[in-house]
Amino acid sequence: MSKAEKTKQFILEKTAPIFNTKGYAGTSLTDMTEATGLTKGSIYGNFENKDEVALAAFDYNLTKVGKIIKREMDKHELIKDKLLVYVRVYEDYMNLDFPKGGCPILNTAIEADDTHPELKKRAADAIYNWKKIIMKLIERGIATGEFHKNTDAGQLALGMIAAIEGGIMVAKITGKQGYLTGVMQLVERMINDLK
Amino acid sequence: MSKAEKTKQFILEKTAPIFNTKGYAGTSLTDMTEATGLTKGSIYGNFENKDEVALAAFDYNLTKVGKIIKREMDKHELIKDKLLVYVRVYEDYMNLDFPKGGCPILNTAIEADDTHPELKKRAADAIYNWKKIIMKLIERGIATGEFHKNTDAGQLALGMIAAIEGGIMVAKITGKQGYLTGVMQLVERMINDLK
DNA sequence: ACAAATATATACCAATCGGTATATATGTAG
DNA sequence: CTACATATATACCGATTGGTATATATTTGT
Repeated sequence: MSKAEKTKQFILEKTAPIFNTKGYAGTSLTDMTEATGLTKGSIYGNFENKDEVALAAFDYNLTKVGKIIKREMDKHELIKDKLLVYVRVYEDYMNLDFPKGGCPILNTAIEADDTHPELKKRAADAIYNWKKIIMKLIERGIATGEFHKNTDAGQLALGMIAAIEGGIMVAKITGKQGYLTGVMQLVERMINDLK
Repeated sequence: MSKAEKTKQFILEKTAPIFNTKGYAGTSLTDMTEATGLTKGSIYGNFENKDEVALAAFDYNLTKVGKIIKREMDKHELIKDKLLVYVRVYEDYMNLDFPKGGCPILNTAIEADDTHPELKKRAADAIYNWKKIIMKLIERGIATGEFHKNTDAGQLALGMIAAIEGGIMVAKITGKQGYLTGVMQLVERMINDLK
């Protein structure tokens, strides 16, 4: 890893939490220089412009979530338990080293959908990918006989995603952790209803 | 209604959609003057500052949603049908005169939770209020015998809200209306399960 | 250790930001 | 119709925005 690569990673590490809390429009170059201790020239030596940092920061945050999910899933054998990882992780996201500011997909989706095509595409792709992962798990569960056949995997995947993201929003804005727990219990019931 | 009051309403009517699409940080005074055709001096003669416009714009958008919901609910007698209004309205929100940019609670909650205490409070209050309305409907349904007794009204209310908001986010970012329909079917099942 | 390449800092740019003092136009009450 | 109050426009402010040309350090391969 060259010095430049290391600096690039360092910049992302320091700025990704800011983009995820203040948003793209709300994060200034001054925020970035203050967070990193670097100067504008230094940052622009490693990134083309603010856009490129924002996109890379989104990827950084998304990867961070993905790694946590994967790590936890690998601890379980049953598909049901693997699906429940989403419940456990998001329910408890402030205790794990989850990206500061909450779910980057949610944050980016809401800000970028009407304003920033590139970020919008990335958020959409993240949803597609998440949906695909859940669907594959459900289908694998059906194949192994763990789940019964008549399940609309796509619909359930979207339902889980929607409930989780909506639950995060409600809990964050009210400050009531219990609200998230309640919603997560409903998601858990969805998963258990797979049989 | 004095001239000043009329102008104030006019400014809100024109700027509320902008705040709801571009967000608070993303909306500039220039956006406001262009949308209204008024000058800065004129806007600042009616509002103290940008903050005050943003807060009033949020209220404006929220009231707009509230009116649609109430209007549709009044068309039904059964509590179940009243609850289903949320499904029908949000499922079809682009066809009704819903605020441009999607659900103002969701948009405001995501942007403001880490950045703007006053907007945050308003979004949180909107959630509390929405939850209360759903809970009262459920409890009324239990009282009239329309729903069975063992129902956690609070949890279900939050589950509905979370699923609806999450569904909107997913549908908006992917552009797939069908995704929202699918999630709304799950919400409908939640409501039907009340018996 | 040295030269070439690369990374970082300095100092600047025009444009835009939110905001305001003041002048002018408009509405309103008597 | 007039006089006063209110609403709107003009012209400006300092601060901050994203971005860049250039000079200076610092890595890096040899």
